[in-house]
Amino acid sequence: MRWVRPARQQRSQDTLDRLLGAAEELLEHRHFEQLTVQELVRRAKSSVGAFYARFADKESLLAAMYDRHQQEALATVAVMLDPARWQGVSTVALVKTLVGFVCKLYRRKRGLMRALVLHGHAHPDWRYADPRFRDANAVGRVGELFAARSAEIAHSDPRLAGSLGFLMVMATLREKILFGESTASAVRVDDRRLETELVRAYLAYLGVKKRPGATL
Amino acid sequence: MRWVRPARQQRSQDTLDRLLGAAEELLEHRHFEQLTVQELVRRAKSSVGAFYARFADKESLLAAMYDRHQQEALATVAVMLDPARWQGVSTVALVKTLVGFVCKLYRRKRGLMRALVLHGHAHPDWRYADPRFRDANAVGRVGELFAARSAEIAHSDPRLAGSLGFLMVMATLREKILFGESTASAVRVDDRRLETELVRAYLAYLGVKKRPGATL
DNA sequence: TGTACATCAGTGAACGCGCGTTCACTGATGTAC
DNA sequence: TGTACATCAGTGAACGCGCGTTCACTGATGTAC
Repeated sequence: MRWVRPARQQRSQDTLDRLLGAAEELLEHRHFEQLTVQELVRRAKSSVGAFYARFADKESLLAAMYDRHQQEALATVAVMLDPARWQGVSTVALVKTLVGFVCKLYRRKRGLMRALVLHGHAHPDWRYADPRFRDANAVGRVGELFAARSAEIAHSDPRLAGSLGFLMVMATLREKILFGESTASAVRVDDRRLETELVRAYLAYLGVKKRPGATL
Repeated sequence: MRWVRPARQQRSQDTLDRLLGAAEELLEHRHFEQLTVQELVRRAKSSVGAFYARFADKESLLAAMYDRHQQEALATVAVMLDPARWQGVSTVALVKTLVGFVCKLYRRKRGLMRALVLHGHAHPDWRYADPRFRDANAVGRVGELFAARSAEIAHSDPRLAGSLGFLMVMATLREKILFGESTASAVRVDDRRLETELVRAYLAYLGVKKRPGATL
């Protein structure tokens, strides 16, 4: 991690972990700018000085959290979007898996994701957690997966439709899952139904022929 | 407007207009919290005192901008979503109009919309510009429009699909138009194409039979 | 038509609060001999 | 195995900056007679 001065003793590594953990907990209920360093260190049972011994400034905390999340995310995405993995798998199953993946990610890491999206929107020039880095590859590579399946897809530009469809899915899940309290509360659907409907919409947009008997 | 002390003289009405105008201009390039009162009054060729003679606090400014926008928006939406208006109009045309409407709104009022969405997401408890007020009715009423067209729609729950589809369209347009610099820049489509694709996706999700020769 | 007074409107320096950041200090851990 | 010293880690009061808000004052507009 570039954003934290590395710990030399186990003791300070623990402190660092507690700080990152406390931050993640706090982001569940407030966004990054609402979080004060005082509050953070109190919750982490640490101190202001200990915080600044690790982090250059408050922003670095978010960058570090992003990095930590990014490491596992990158690995997952690499496996997930590897074309080889999807050889011989039905497009319906592919779509179900993709939608399910984003759904689960957003639900599991709700606070962090919300903070990153919000901070990215509020500061488009933020280099570190710039969603471009997060989304760009994923969205592009999803397009590739569909480009290789033009035979099954009615849309004339499967790559575009694959990418844009994925973006639509992500955008909707952000509204509903990440910011559901504030926006979009008008459409009442539970999470399972939402997932089903998004799969349906994605498939319909791509123009995938629904073969009867196609299961996950 | 509940948020501003009414002007008694034309002079102060002008000042108020300049303040609101300057605010809208500034929101084109920064979000609400980045905007300082000093900067605002400088641009509006007014003064801090004049600002506080009208507004109770800084927040009231956003509420007032919201109200001002809301007044014309409500009127438009009332006309737009009146079921009577859509009697005998094809579902394809309805979808095209809806998508086009949101597209145009977001492009024309980009800064204000971005500020409202962002502020709403950052402060879910904000009562005045709570997107619930903005979206709820619209999204619900869009659902009604499609509920009345079940004959043309393959989806088993046209009301839900109509609402959710509309939400998907809005969510995607927010990502691309309002926050395009920061997110979603991976999918390169120009605005016209984006609109076409969204119409296509919306129709496909609803399951509208594409009758050849159906024009706007 | 003019004069006196009240209210409205505008000005900008100064205030004060919140919060990120610093820093002088104490204690813990590692290392050299 | 013990002692001296260096570095790491932690503490929290104090600092300082940015920015929203106040307020004492000046000027403009309206009203009464």
